[in-house]
Amino acid sequence: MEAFQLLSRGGARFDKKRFQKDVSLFSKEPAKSRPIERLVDGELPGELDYFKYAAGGSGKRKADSEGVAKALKKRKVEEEEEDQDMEEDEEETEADDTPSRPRQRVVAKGSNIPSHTDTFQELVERYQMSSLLLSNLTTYGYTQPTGIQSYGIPILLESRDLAAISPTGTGKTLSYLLPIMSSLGAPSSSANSDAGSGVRAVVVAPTRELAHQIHNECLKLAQGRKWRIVLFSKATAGTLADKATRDKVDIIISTPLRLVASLRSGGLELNNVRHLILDEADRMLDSEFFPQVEEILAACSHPNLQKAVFSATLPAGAEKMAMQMLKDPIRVVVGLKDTPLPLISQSLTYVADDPSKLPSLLTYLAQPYNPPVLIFTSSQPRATSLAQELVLNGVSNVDCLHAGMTKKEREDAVSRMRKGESWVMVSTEVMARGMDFKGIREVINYDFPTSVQSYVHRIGRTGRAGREGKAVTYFTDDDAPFLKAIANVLLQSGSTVPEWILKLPKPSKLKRRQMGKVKRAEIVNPARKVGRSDAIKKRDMVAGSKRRVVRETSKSDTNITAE
DNA sequence: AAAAAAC
Repeated sequence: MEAFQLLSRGGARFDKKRFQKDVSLFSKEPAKSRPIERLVDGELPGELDYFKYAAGGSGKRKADSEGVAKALKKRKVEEEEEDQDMEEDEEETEADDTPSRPRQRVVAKGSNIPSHTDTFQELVERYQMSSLLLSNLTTYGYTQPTGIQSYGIPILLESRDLAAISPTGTGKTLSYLLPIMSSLGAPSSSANSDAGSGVRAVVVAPTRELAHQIHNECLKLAQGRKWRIVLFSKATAGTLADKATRDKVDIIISTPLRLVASLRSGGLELNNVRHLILDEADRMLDSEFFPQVEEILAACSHPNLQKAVFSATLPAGAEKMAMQMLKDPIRVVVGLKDTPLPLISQSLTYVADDPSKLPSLLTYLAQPYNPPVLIFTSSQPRATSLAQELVLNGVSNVDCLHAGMTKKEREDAVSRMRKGESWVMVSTEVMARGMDFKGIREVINYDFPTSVQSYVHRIGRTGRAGREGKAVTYFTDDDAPFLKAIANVLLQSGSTVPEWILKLPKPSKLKRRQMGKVKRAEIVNPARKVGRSDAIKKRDMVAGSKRRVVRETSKSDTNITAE
C-alpha cells in the first residue's frame, strides 16, 4: 500500500507543463450567464422532448415513452396538489442567489412561516445576530444567502423545527451552523452564561470526513469567540469523560455511533442540548443508522429541543419519519426534490461489461481531462484495485479513499485532495455525501450507483456553489434493470438520454420475472434477450464510432437547465 | 434492492 502511494505520488512521469497546457486547453471559461430554460407547466423544452423520437418507432417504445411522460406529468401534478393542499401558510418565490447562479424555486410549507431574508445583515436587526458572526461571514466570502440559507436561517432562529431539502452544494451546512451559533449566545465558558451546563448543540453526520468538514466550517464562524466546538472522536471522548470539561463544550459534531458509544459508557449527557441537527437526513434515518439516532434523540431530553433535518434527497419513507420526529415542522424544498443541480452536465456511457470498464477509463484519462476527477466504485476492494490499476497504467497522482483505510490514511487522502495534489481520486460511497471539494470538475461513476439517492449525491460532489460540473456514469448489461431510474433523473435535471435506453423493459417487469412469478425458463431468458439485443446493437454502434455515446448525451445538455 | 458506513 505504501509502495502504491509512493508510486502514485511518483514524480518521474509527472509532467506538469504538459498537464497545465492540457488543462488550459480544456477548461473553458465558465459561462457568466448561462441560458436557462424554464419549465413551463405542461410543457417540455424542445431538447427534453425525446418523445418525438418515439413517434415513428414501435408501439412498445411509444408506450414506454408515454409512460415516462406520464410519470413526469404525474410528478408535476403531485407537487401542485401538494401545494394546494396547504391550508396553512405557504410561501413560494424565486430565490435569487448570486447573479451567476440559477434561480431556484423555493417552497416553504408549514404554520406561521417566518419570512425569508435576502441579506445576512438583516439577521443582525431581526434576530440580534452578533456582528462578529456577520463579519466572519464576510471574511469567508459569504456575501449573499443562497435559497436554503435565506429561508432556513430565519426559521431556525425563530426556534422552529425544520426539514430542509436543497440540492447538493447549495450551502446547507451554513444554514444550520449560523442559527445555532447565533442563538447559543455567549460561550458556556463565560461567566454570565445562563444557559445551564453541558453540551448545547449537536450535529450528526454519516461519515467522519463529513463531520470533520462541518467542524472546520464551524470553527470559521466561531472565530473571535471562545466557543468550545468539539469534533467527536476517540481522542475527545476521553477528555469529555471529565465533567468539568464536558460542561464547557458548546457544540458537538459527530458521527452517530461515536455519540452513542459515549452515551452508553456514561461519559456524555445530552440533557441540555437545545439544537439537534441531522445532516444527510435520509441516510441518518435509514435502517442502519436509525436505531442510533433514536438513542441520541432519547438522550436529548431538554423540553426546548429544536430539531432539524437537512438533505439533498429525502425519499417518501424517510420524509415521513422525519416529519414524525419533528414538532410542528416547516418543510423547505429548494428546486425539485431528489434532483441534481442543472449545472451538472450528465451523461451515460455504455461499457459492455465489467472488464471493459478499465480500458474505457484509461482511454478517457489518456486524453486531456479536467482534474481533479472523483471516481466512484461499488466496494472497497474495487476502489483499491482500480487505484492500483490506474497507477500501473501510468496515471499520475492517483489517490484512494474508503472506510477500510486507517483514520490517518483517510485524513491524508482528504488533505491531499484539498491541497489539489490528487488528480484522480478513487473512492466508495464514503465520499458520496456532503463532501465539499470545490475543485472537483468531474465525477465518474465507474460502478453504477445502487440508488437514485446515491446517484444524486455522488454527482453532487461536482457543480458546487454555482460552478459547472460534469458527471459520467458507466453502465453495463447487468445494470440494465436500474438504468431507467437513473435515466429519469438525468431527464428531470435537464440532461438528455439516448433514446434507446427507453426501450429497455421496465425494471418492475424485469424484477417480477426474475423473482419467478412466471416460469423461469420461459421468462427470464426472453427478458434477458430483450436487454441484451438492445445492448448488442448499441455495442456495434459504439464500436463503429467509439465516442458517440458520450457525445450524444453530453453535447446537447450544455445549454439546457431545468428546475 | 444492496453495499457501505458507523465503533
